Amino acid sequence: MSLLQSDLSKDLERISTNTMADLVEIRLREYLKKKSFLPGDALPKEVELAEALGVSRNIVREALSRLRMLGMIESRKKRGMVLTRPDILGAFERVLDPLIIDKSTLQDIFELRLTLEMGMADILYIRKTAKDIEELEAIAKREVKSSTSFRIENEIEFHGKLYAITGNDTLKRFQIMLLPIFGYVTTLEKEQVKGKITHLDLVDILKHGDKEAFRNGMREHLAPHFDRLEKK
Amino acid sequence: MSLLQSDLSKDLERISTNTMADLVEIRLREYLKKKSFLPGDALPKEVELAEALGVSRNIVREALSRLRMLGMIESRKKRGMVLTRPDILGAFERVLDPLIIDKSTLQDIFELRLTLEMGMADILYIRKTAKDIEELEAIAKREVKSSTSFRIENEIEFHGKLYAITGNDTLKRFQIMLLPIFGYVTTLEKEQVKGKITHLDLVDILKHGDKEAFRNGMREHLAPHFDRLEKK
DNA sequence: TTAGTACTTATGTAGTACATATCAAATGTG
DNA sequence: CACATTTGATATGTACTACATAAGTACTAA
Repeated sequence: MSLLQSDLSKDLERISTNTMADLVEIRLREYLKKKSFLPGDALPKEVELAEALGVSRNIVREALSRLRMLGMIESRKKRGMVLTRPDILGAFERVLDPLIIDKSTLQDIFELRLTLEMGMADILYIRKTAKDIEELEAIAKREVKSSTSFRIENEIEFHGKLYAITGNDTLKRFQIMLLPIFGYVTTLEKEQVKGKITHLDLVDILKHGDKEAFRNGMREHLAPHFDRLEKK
Repeated sequence: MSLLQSDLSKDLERISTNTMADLVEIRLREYLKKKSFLPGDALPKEVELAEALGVSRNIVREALSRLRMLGMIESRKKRGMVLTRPDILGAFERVLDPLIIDKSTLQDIFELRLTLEMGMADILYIRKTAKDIEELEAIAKREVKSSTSFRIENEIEFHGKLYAITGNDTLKRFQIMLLPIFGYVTTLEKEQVKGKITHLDLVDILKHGDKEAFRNGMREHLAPHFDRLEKK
């Protein structure tokens, strides 16, 4: 119900609240796209943009400030503004805060994580190297010895290493981004949930088993989480 | 070399280029977090914020403009600004443009998609309903009849429906967001690549097969893409 | 040629003024 | 007394001006 209401209000805003800064932001995006600027290219000056668009410099600055935040442009004192390679996840990270995100989204994101880890087997097997496995094993072994108070850190370290092995930067950063949420969900659990398959088992599968075996192993490892999903 | 240089300059900026708007943005974030505002709560007025922070209203507005773009706050003429449920993916969408994203990130995101679709089997089997399968089958059948020129649309429709079945809004919106890239990568392909498993086959598995069968089926369906990965 | 200085310029910040939409109270009418 | 209308107050949206600051650029002197 609240979902419907929020959707409605969102739709209503779409038409009404078109602030100038929004429009200018869009126009600037189109401009950058059309002109197919290359990273490092200089943009027109703020005053020129303001004149061309017929708005005050303030407005232009608001729009530029947004693009700057997203990492799409950088600006230096005299040199003007230059287009940079946009930082895709940079913006994403900023909104992602367990304290601000509502509970259902939190749940969504947790499921996203499960999906990613279930699906990474193939790429993992394409990219993994002997050195990777070695490092992963070291992490898993360290974990057995250390006390239980560090289990979240270990958990993060192990799964983080898996993301790293994929060699996919975006994926890896995605995981880093999800860390706070990862921790948050873990603390929600009354007691430590453990699958039958441990981290060491997973390492062993990576060493001697095939993709299918790894997928099944990961499924078992994450089983407690999936069980919780099914109960809902 | 140029990479090193850009890294260096980035590090150097980290300390130097702390514009006031950046600082205010951070401060506002902390403020919102600390006060643990609930969605719908009203924020202090712009002038008050400006006075409290000791900066001009312009700066405050720049920072607020960013948060507004990210969907963290909404502001109406007289009522003031209110904290809203942040639109996690809204910001993300804005940076995500195939024309601006560099090629390696594009590749990363494509792999992200493969990972997601390989990993969604479990959640799919938890959430799927008879109605879902029915609709999915309708899509797959329609596709067989229609001409090949619509294959991208069909592809998107079918896989989109899969995301929808997961019941995970974030996941679904994620897919919508990836659509342009989806299309972009597809057009890169010289000729239509087809796995041995068709969409109809997948529907059949969803009807009568188990999770493992579906995972394997999806793997086969996406096989041409994975093959391309292995060749790299 | 090179080092150093002064000038120019574009962004960063501050402050003022007014437009506009909206809430709220006051007023008028049945 | 209740309800509709008007009026005023207020917070955001936009514009404009002014100056600070950093960073190129050109010019001068050793």
